[in-house]
Amino acid sequence: MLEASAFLRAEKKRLTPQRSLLLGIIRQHGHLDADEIYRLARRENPRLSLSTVYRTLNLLKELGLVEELHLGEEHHHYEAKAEEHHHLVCLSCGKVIECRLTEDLRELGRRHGFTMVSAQVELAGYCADCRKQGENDP
Amino acid sequence: MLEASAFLRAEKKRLTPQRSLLLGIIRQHGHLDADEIYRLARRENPRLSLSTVYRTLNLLKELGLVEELHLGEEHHHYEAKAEEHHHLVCLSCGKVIECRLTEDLRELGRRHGFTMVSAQVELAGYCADCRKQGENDP
DNA sequence: CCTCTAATTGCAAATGGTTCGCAATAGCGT
DNA sequence: ACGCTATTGCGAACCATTTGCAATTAGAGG
Ligand SMILES: [Mn+2]
Ligand SMILES: [Mn+2]
Ligand SMILES: [Zn+2]
Ligand SMILES: [Zn+2]
Repeated sequence: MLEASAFLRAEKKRLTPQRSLLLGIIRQHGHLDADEIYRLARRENPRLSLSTVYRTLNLLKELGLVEELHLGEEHHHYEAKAEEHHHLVCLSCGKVIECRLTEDLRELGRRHGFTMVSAQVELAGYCADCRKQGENDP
Repeated sequence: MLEASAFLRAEKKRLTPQRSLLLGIIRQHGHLDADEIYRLARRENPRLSLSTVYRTLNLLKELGLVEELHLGEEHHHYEAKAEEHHHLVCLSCGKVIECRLTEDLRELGRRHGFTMVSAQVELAGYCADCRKQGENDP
C-alpha cells in the first residue's frame, strides 16, 4: 500500500500499521496539526499514542515524505511533501491558498546577492471571496 | 528617555523601569529571543523576572513597538519594529540579511487574487560571501 | 512457519517555552 | 503626600513536544 516501505527498509526502519495509518491520514488531508492527526488516527486505532504520532512525524520528516509548516500559530502543522509551494492565509475566513512562488522568490533573493535554497513564506491578507463580501478589517 | 511614554499613557499603561530597560535592550540588539533579553536585562536589574519579560514583550507587541519573529526555531525572536522587512538566512554562516520585499510580495499575492496585508518570509540559502568562499553544501 | 533480536510502541514522567494567580509593590493623576 | 490601580516577582500551571523504560512486534534468517 505504500512505496514508503522502500524509504523505510533503506534505513532499517520498520513499516508498522501505525506508520501507514498516519502517513495515509496526512496524505488525504492538508495542513493538519499533531493533535488533529492524532484524533483522526484514533478513529482507526484507538490505542495509538500521541508519542507515536510525534515520533512518526519526525521520522516522516527525515525521510522527506512529510513537511512541517510553521504557520503563525504556536504549534506546527504538517502536510505530505509534494511540490514546494507556499501559503496565503485569509485573515477573514481562514482559508489557506496554496501556490508556487519558488522561482519568483529566488529572483527576489538574487536581487540581494542571495542564493535561495528554500523558502518559508506565509502571506496574511484577504482572499478574493472575502474581499468581495463587504468591508472586513482593513 | 522614551517617546514610548506617549504610547503608554494613551492606554492607561505605566512607564516602569523594567519596561524602559527591556525596550532599550531590544532596540540596541537584533533578533533576540526572550531568554537572551532576560539575561541581558538582568545584568542591569538582577531582580527582574522572566514573567515580566514576557508580559512586556506582549505589551510592546500590542503597542506596535516590537515585532515577534517566527524564525524556524521552536521559540520566538523579537526586534524593535522599524520598517517592515524580511529575512534571508545564510545556511553556512548564519548571517541574517534584512531586506524589504513588501511590495514585491504584495504583487505576488495579487497574481493569485489575494490582497496581502502582511508577510512572514524567510528565505534560506547562501550569502554572497559564503558562495564565493568555496563549495558548501549545495 | 518458528525464532531471535533489534526496532517500535504505549504509558507516564520530563521538558522547554510561555502564561497565570496572587499578594506585595509602586506609578501617576490628584 | 495619598490613594487607586497597574505592575511586579514568585511559583505553579499550561501546552506542545520529547524521553525513559518495560512490554510488544516486525521482519531477517533458518
Ligand atoms: Mn492549528
Ligand atoms: Mn534563538
Ligand atoms: Zn477568505
Ligand atoms: Zn553566509
